[in-house]
Amino acid sequence: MGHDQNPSSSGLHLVLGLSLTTEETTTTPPPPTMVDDHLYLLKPTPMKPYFSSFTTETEPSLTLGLSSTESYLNQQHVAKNKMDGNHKPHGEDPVDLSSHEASPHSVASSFSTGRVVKRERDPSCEDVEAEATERFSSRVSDEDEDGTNARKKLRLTKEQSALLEESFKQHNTLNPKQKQALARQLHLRPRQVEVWFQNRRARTKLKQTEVDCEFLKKCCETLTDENKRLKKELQELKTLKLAQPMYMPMPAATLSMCPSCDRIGRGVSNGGSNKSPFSMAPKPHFYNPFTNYSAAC
DNA sequence: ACTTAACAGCGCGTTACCTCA
DNA sequence: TTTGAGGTAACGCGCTGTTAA
Repeated sequence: MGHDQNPSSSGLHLVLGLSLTTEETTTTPPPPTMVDDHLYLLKPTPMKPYFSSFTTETEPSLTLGLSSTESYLNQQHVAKNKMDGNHKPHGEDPVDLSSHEASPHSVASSFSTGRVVKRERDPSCEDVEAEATERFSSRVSDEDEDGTNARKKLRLTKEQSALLEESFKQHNTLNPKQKQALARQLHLRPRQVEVWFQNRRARTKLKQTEVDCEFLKKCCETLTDENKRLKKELQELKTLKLAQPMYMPMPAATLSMCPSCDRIGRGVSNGGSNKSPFSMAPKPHFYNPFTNYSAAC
């Protein structure tokens, strides 16, 4: 599973089946409690709303506050509404990430944890917008205004999960542009997209590890059985040798040992031209448990 | 050319929240 | 209604590669 980093696949071909109508924005936002099975309890934070414009939809102005948690949850709230069809066009979104770009450092400075303060890299970079948003959203812990950590858990909607999965199939890592685009499309923070991909890669690896483990177990069982069989065969040979002292000894390595066809000492002698109870392999034929059975079988 | 600090991105282990049986 | 297990979003840390001073 190599990383698909070729330029031809750098663009996302993802479509969300959502209607972006402004009239739907008049839907009254649910109270900050359990909205449905995708949004969870919002810790009551009556003070310092992060974006005052959240409740005044016609006022796109921003008011910076300290409650990152509420900001985050408001984003989820809006995201949820959007995924359900209750959303505005991009520019009118009161918590649209682009709205933060005017002063990302101001926003970032309101967080007390995380590696927030980042050095400006390349101002001429074409992806300054993404960089700014990324700085805002990356490595930021959710904290209440009182400084206590209040981790809230987002539940991605089916649409969001499907889109992320689809994107993951195309490339299991994202460059900043792809991350930004996906985040916009999903109405998530780039950090959330990044985390999702990290966890997804981890799950993929874990799953593969489990598969490998099962495979190795089977190999171990096969080898154990083979070992038993060979020991038994060796015992039989020794017995045979004792019974027939004049029997010509034969190097064990010259015996074919493929367990898939179980032809050792059999089959060939039945109707075959070889009168010996054992066949003489032209060259040693060892069974490799990590590959398929030999084509010779 | 070399060093070093700052940073981004990732993997990994873990925590915490949430759902469901 | 409670509870424990499982799933997973999010976090923290360390490592590595890149970039600029």
